Amino acid sequence: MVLQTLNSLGPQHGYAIAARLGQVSGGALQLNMGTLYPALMRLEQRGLLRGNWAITDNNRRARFYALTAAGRRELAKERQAWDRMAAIIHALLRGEI
Amino acid sequence: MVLQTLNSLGPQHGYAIAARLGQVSGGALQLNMGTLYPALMRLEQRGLLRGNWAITDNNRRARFYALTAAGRRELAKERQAWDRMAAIIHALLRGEI
DNA sequence: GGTGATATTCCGTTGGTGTGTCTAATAGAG
DNA sequence: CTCTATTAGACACACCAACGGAATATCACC
Repeated sequence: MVLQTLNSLGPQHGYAIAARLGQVSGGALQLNMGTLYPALMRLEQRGLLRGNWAITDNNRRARFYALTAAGRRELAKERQAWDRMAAIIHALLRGEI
Repeated sequence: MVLQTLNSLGPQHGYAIAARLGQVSGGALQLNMGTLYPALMRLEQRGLLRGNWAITDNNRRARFYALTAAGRRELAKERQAWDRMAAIIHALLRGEI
């Protein structure tokens, strides 16, 4: 979800990612800080994001994360994996399998 | 997934639940034993399942778990929750929101 | 100087992973 | 017929990953 948000919006800082995800999901995807920031660090560690300090439009320092090429590839893979798994679970819950 | 399996098939023992889930998902849902058995105990603890020792058709002792009424209600709730969440994530990954 | 935006860190809890072990039943070798 | 190997089935345990919640730090702005 983080990768997808950055893919849609371009580079964003953590606070904005959380706000965006909460907003577009009507509150269903509320990342709390203790979940989001370690996740961002793991993603950067894996080379899927790159973070840079910069100044926001309201003139505050914030760490902006951008997708790397590997991050875009990973996002595509995750999308596929999600689609496969969601289809299976959906069918299972419908009793179709 | 465990609740749904018991709902479809009636009372089953853990080994059969795992085999069934692995089979209907083409291997995508492989519960390993250290995941499944604690999960069954938690579900029983919460009153969603009831377990009884019985003899299988190949004459071995096994613990058969059956859905309780509360288990059926929980399954319905989980199905709804899944549908809502899956729709949101699907739309998110498509960039539709 | 208080408030809000943004980041970081800590710690407790939950739950999965992997592996090992126990028991009973059956199949197969001799 | 007896001994052994294998399988089905359940469970225990130690380790690890990730989440939740909250505290804290910094800085800009009104």
